[in-house]
Amino acid sequence: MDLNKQYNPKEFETRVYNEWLNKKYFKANEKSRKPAFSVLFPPPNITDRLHVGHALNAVIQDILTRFKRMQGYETLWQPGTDHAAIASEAKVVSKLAKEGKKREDFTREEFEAEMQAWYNSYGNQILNQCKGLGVSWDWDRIAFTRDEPRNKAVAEAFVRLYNEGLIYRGARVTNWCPHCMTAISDIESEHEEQQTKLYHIKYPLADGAGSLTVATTRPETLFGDLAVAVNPTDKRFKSFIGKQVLLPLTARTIPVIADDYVDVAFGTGALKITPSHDANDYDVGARHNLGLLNVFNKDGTLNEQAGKFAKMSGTKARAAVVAELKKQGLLLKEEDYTNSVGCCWRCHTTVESLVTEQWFVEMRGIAKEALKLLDNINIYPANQKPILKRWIENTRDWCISRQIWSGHRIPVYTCSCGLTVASVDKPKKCKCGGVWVQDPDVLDTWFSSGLWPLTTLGWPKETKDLQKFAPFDVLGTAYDIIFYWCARMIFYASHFRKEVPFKNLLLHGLVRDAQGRKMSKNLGNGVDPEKVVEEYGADALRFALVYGISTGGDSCFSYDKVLQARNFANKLWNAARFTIMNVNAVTKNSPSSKGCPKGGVADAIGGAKALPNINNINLTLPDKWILTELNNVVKRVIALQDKFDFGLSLNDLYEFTWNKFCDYYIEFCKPNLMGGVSLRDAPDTTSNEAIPRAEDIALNTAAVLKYVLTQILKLLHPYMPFVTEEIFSKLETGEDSIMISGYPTENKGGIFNATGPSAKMESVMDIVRQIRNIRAELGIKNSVVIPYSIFGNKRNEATSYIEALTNIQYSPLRMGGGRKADGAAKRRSGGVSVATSSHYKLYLETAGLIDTTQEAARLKAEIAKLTAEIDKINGSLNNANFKARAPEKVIKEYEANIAVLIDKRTAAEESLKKL
RNA sequence: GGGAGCUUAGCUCAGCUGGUAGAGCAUCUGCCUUACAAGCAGAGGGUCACAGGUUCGAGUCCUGUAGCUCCCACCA
Repeated sequence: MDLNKQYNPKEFETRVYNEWLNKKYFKANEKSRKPAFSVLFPPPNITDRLHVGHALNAVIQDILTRFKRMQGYETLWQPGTDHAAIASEAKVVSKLAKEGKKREDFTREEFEAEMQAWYNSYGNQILNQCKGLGVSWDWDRIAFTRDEPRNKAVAEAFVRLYNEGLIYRGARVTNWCPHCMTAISDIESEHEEQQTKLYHIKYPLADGAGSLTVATTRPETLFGDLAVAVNPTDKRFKSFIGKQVLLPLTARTIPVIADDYVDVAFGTGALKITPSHDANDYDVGARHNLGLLNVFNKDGTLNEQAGKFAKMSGTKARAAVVAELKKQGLLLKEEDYTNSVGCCWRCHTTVESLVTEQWFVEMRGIAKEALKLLDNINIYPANQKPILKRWIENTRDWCISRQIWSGHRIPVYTCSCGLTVASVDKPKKCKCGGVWVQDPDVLDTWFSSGLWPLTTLGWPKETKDLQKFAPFDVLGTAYDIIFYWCARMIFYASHFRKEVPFKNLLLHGLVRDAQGRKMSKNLGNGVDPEKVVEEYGADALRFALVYGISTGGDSCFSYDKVLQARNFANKLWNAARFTIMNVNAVTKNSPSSKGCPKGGVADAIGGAKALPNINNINLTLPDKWILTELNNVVKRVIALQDKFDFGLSLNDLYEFTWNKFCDYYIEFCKPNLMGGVSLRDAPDTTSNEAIPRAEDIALNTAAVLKYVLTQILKLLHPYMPFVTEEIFSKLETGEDSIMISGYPTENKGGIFNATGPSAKMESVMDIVRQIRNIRAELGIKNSVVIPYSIFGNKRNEATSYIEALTNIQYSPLRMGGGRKADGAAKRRSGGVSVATSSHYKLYLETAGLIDTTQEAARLKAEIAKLTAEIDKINGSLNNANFKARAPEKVIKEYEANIAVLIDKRTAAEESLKKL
């Protein structure tokens, strides 16, 4: 079965995915005896289609899941989506606005239906986008934060906390978003630096005996002032304490009070106290029984307390108030000031501090429980842990009620008789016979997503799923929601199950555009993963997202990388073509017209031969080398993946596949497969090793080729699942799917750790590079045969290698052929160029083939380069301290290296002389 | 006001416990050579932000400086 010449992912990705689904390879069995490995997918907010940042998240987890599945774990990758209360409601509201409708035009039930339609549409799009990426989710377990089991569990969590006294309702200063028209929690209010002014305003004493000056950034709130506070130790204001001042622009007087909170050094030392619109002022007001006075409407405009300024927006009112104060001579000074202003993290509207009735979770005790268990979680990268810890230590009560319609309705019911209960289901008739009314507010979206690790496994029931898969082995998410989400999951799991929600928290970076900018709707630089998959294939996108990233670091998405990835897939594809054609040629006598010409060794074998066992065959030098290199890469890749360092691991695999397997091993295979002279490990004619027959070598080479390719496919499968599966299916391995085939393991056997042959191979490769370099620099065409001679203390071995490299049709040197010189005596004749290794020298008799001035220039440049390197090493070697203190191993290495360099320089100098 | 991170080739970034600087893209030179032109071979290009220090040896460890980025924070 041949492969097409070009890699074309469209031909197989969908088919391969459907096969995986049909064969139920993604299913997690909670009754399995195999050790469990569970990964929790952060449910994407159903606000819009996913971008490549989500794709990175999914890909990382798919890599991990596939890796562990192949290693024999019972893997669960738990998928789902999140209703994202405020954010998706805002989306629907703006969609309705485009149709000329408002939320108020709908009943709550009708609006819920609109929301449901949105969830259905975008939810499906999101799932399809993920499917296209190749996610190995257990699709039977798809969950939604607002499906029935989750609704029940969320209500249950609320009721339990309520009954434990950990949820309370009260009037507090909370962050109010005038655009979303709801309270938001502290972390949903983002701080943003703004250039503002600090206004100095005169508050005259009511008794006419002078005035106080207060400094404020928010003059428009003065209508809510209930006092002016000074520090009790501040001598300047001692006499003012207890007096009344006239509140500008109003007919009210307010007292001057003393409170430690006031900073003597800041502003004027006198602070206006507005308890309803500042959390600090609220505390001061509470200490002095000032009461509350709200001056804002819920849409952020001033209310009737502001007199003629009522109904103005905050910014308008500020300008108007300042102008009026100026007119009245009460504005003494304006100075520039940089202030950090709270903004709604969803809509970026400036947040207003308002006193409203809200529901809160009391966090102190829960945070303590979480801190106790925090050490049971490994965080990658580790430097995020103290940050998370500090946040948990300082967490304050959590405002969980929202004045919107979408989300989990707060499960608290109040009867007309005044009785209030929290209940998962609507309570049965009250004793008084009255009517239950449910609280109109909904829960913060993070209240339900924080429960995700529990609810997806069946909590509050103690299910088999929980027993098998909780806590999750890994939660992977972008670092930007560590407090919003990760911390909350830790709180809940600690409180409800006395356990961490996950053992490893894997934080990855954000995906930026090619210029390093954050992807955003405004810039229009967002990338839809489905589009990339459509054009280049899922494997290419996956590769491009992961290649070269470091744990926790941001990365840039660029089509350059996607192209590199697609090209790599094509390279792999063609390496597989080569392998399959040649394996078929020797085993089935089916040489194709390209790659396995008639008359080659395949024909001689006559086909139908089985490939020999890899452990027990005559291996040539390149075979031993590639097997050792493969083993090294397996070792490194497993170690890196166990640390979740997929970026480096993929780098390693790329390098091995392209630069070692394709560039060298396949090239060195060709002579073997064509029946040419092979590179044996012990080619010295004095060796006792029996010389294998050409057809045995061809069979052995095919066996190694197939083995190494198979291992590469397995190693790459987690990263590029589609192309590896497609190729694997054509390799006739006898296994159904690469997905469930065993992951490579480190091999301790001799042939996989043969450092001797590897060193020899390196030196052969060095010669190959040098000869190619000489050809390229001097413009000797590949078709031109270069006569050569060899001498050195391992002349025979060297001769054999060089012959193998040059004297055959499919030479890795791309040389047309070579001629062995008669012996050392003749080596100095004519103009020569030289390639050396530590054991032998190869003279290319280039007289007549090259321009001698050009060659002289080349040699001079090379000598200069070598001299610089030699001097550098000599600098160390001639240093007595270095000799005395550097480890023996390093000294030996330096000495060996300098010997080779000096050899090379001597040879180059000789050649130069002889020109 | 606290804290974290970044600064390496023209661009985007790797570089694990200190041992003679790497990749992809871009540039230049040759090649349609029988797996692959989505390819092959070769080349050029870096006082690793700056200044000190530790060390036989520093991109790597320490200190400081500058620039950029991010997070946290209830001083008007």
